[in-house]
Amino acid sequence: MVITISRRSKQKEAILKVLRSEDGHPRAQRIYEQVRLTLPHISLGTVYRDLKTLTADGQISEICDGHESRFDALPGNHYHFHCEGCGSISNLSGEPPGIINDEASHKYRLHITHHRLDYYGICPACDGAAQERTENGRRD
Amino acid sequence: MVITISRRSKQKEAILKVLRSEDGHPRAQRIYEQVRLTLPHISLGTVYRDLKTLTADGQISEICDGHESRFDALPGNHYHFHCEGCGSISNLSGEPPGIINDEASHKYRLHITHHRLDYYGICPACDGAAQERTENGRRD
DNA sequence: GTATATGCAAACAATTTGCACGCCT
DNA sequence: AGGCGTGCAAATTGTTTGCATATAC
Repeated sequence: MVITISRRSKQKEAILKVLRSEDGHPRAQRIYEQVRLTLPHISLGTVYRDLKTLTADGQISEICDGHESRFDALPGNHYHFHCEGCGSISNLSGEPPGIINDEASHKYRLHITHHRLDYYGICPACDGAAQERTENGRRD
Repeated sequence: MVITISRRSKQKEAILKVLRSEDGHPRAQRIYEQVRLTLPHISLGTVYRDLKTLTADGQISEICDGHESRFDALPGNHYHFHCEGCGSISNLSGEPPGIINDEASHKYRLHITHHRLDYYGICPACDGAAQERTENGRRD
C-alpha cells in the first residue's frame, strides 16, 4: 500500500490554525467563517475538502454529532463528553479506561484497529442552571 | 418533568417488526422499503418521524455511521463493530468492558448518564478476502 | 512542467416540515 | 370531539463534485 501525503497550502495551514485555537469542536461552517477572517476568498467547498484531506492524513479527527461533523485538532488519544443540555463537546484527557483494542480483539476474536468512545451527560454549567430552577420550585 | 409517551399506530408496529427481524442495522430508506411490503402507502416522511419518536421513547436506538443514521431494535446494553472493509455493523454481546458511567463520572467529576462505544476494524469475511489477495501476490 | 489544490456554483442525499385529512381514545 | 399521527410534496441542511484556473513540488 502506498501512503500518499497531501500537499500543503495556506488554506490548510489556516484551517489547522483555527482548529487549534478553538476551544470547542467546530463544524465546517464555523471553521469557514473563522478562516475567512484571514483568507476572505476561501470557499466552503475547499474547507470541506481540506477537512477531509487532513482527516485522511491523520492530522485532525472527525467527531460525529448527530448528522453533523465536528472536527478536532488535538493529537493523541482522548475521549469526548457531550453535554445534552447545551450541546457542547469537551475533551477528556487521561489514559484510556479498561477497554483496549487488543483486549476487545481477543475477547471478540475480531481484527479491531481502533475504537471510539463518547460520554453523554450534563455539564457543570447546565447542571448548576437546572439545580437553580429546582430550588426556585419550578419543574420542566 | 412530564414524560410523554407517543401513541401507537400500525406504522410504528410495522417499523418495529422490520427492525427486529433485520440482522443488520438498516437505515431509514431500507426500513421504508421493507415496511412498504406490508404497508404500501406508508411515506418516507412517516418512517423518519416514527424512527425519531421511537428513539425518543427509548424503544429503539440510533447508530451514527458517517452522515447516515442506522437503527437498532436490540434492547439492553451492547456495542457495535464497524467493518471498514464492507461497512457492515454487527452487535457485540456480553458484559460491558471496564468502563462504566459511574467510574468515568467519578474520574472526571461529570454527571455522565450514558456512553457510546464503537469498535472499528476488519470483519472475518473481509479479512479472509484480503489475505487471499495477498497470497496471490497483489497489493493495493 | 506536471500534478494537485482552489474557487465557484451547481448538484446531491439525507432528513425535516407544513398542511389537510384520518384515526385512535 | 379533540388531538396526535399520516401522506404527500416542497423545503432545508450538510456535504460533494465538475470545471477552469492557480499553486506547490
